[in-house]
Amino acid sequence: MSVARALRLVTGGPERRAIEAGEVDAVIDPANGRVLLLPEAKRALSSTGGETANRLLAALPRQDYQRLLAELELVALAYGEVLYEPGERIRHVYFPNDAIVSLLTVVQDKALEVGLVGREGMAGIALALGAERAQERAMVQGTGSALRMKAASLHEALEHCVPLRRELHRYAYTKLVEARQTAACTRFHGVEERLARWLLMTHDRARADRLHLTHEFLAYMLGVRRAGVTQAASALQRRRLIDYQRGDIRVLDRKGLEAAACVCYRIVKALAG
Amino acid sequence: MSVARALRLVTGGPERRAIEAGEVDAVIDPANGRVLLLPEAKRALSSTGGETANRLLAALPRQDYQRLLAELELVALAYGEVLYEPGERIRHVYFPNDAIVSLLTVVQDKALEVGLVGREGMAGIALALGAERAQERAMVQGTGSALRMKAASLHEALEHCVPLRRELHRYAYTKLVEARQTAACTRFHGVEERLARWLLMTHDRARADRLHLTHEFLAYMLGVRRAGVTQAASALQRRRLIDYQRGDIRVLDRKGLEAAACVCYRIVKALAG
DNA sequence: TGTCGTACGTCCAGTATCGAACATAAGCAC
DNA sequence: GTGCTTATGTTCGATACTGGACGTACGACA
Repeated sequence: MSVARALRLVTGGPERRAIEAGEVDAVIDPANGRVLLLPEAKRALSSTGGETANRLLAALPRQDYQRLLAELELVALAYGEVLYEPGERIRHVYFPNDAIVSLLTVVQDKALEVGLVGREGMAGIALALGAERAQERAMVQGTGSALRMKAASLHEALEHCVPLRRELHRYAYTKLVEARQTAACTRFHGVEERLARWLLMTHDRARADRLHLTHEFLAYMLGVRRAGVTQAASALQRRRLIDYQRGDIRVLDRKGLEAAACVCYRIVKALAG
Repeated sequence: MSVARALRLVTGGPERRAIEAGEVDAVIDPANGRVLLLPEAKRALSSTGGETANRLLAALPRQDYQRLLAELELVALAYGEVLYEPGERIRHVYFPNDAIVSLLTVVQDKALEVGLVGREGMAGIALALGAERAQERAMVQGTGSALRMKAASLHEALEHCVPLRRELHRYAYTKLVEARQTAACTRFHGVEERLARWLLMTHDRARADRLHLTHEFLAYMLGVRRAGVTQAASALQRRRLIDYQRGDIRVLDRKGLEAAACVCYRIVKALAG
């Protein structure tokens, strides 16, 4: 599958169209998942003392978080949106609330997902390690909101805020382990096991049991043919672990899915929580 | 191939036997590759103002390096030695001079190399990111010397020495990119291309064109069967890019090998140097 | 000098995935 | 509703690798 085709597909989602049609100022409230206008959402964020669903930010001492808040901007991320391309300078980092971002290593016209970022993390970790350009494509895989911060602000914050530094470095380590496990997983495990793992990882970061994902998109993430995903997905459906139709996948049986996934799911989960 | 077999094989090397037979105090002088007794080598290291072949250390301001030197211990690493196992607490970090260390993600009874550490880096990077246990097996792949430091000393140094912190975080990022590229490479590229890449990466970190590596060891690194490596290696030999016999591989044509390797070699090299 | 362990060469049938099609069906625009 | 686009189902032969096996030959050591 060509990248162009994959991009065209994923950028055609209804949310994207809605936002491009003029509701650009709408974001999703991290607290309850409801759509808000941006000014409303910002008020909500600062009035509550700045509660956020992002766990990296939530783990900071309140005082540190309050100081960061001035630099954080609430944004809506739409399915298919590309935050970084390989080689591009990173302008912002993103702390997802309920958005989900996939990190893809692109080789020739193929890609493989090598990292997943949800409310537990941050997209743009390269900045915290002293790099300034992205090496991977970062693509929004689940529509939702995120708090973003300019690169310069992050650098500033990293200098002064020790807890943030500690959190981000620890998080970078989990991304390293995730990438290494993914390498081995991709080598040794079959499409069906890998698909189950992937669905679980996404499910962990999603608000609901219903995921908006086509077989073609999944094939792009897993680095396999679309037909291969159809085979694996219909096997999981026959086992009543999932249910799907036209780009909507529902997780029916989490325990069963965990049993169907390879050990890699558990290993990464144990470290990264 | 079982891990036990692979370990038995690699730990049978002549260097290992020599060291276990009583020449334990011998290390290889980072400056010229000659064998020295430990006390000699230590004197050499401190008398020259502490020149070292390790590039991470060499990149530090002289004053910082001099301070670190007190905590650094020169050790010999022998082919097949295992520095860390998954789940183990990291006691020391290692800055190789001419030793080479492979990082392997172990899954069931298979393994895949997901990182390579030579004079450009450090084994035990997890410590610099706030973790205390290894997630991968670290196995010495090329006999040589390294400077090692206790975990506690590294933490101490990281607090006070900003250049060291910066270097190590930047290095951690290159390891992240390396792991992610390896994931994609392993997925999309054939054994022959991957073998060529692997030989180049090792060659970059070795002192000589002659590498001590059996097909079985390579198979373990690449996560494929030994027979698969034999096929790929003999293809490269037919093309006069390498030459080998009984565990000794010689690089004959570096340019040719680069052409035979996949783009992944160039990509990682461009970032990590 | 002969023996034995190790390294490499090669073959087999079996499996997973590939690339490329073509077919069916669901939803959206008009 | 009609027609178009998109999503999924399914097939084909081709390829790359698997697990397992057996043979050959080098070289260290008794």
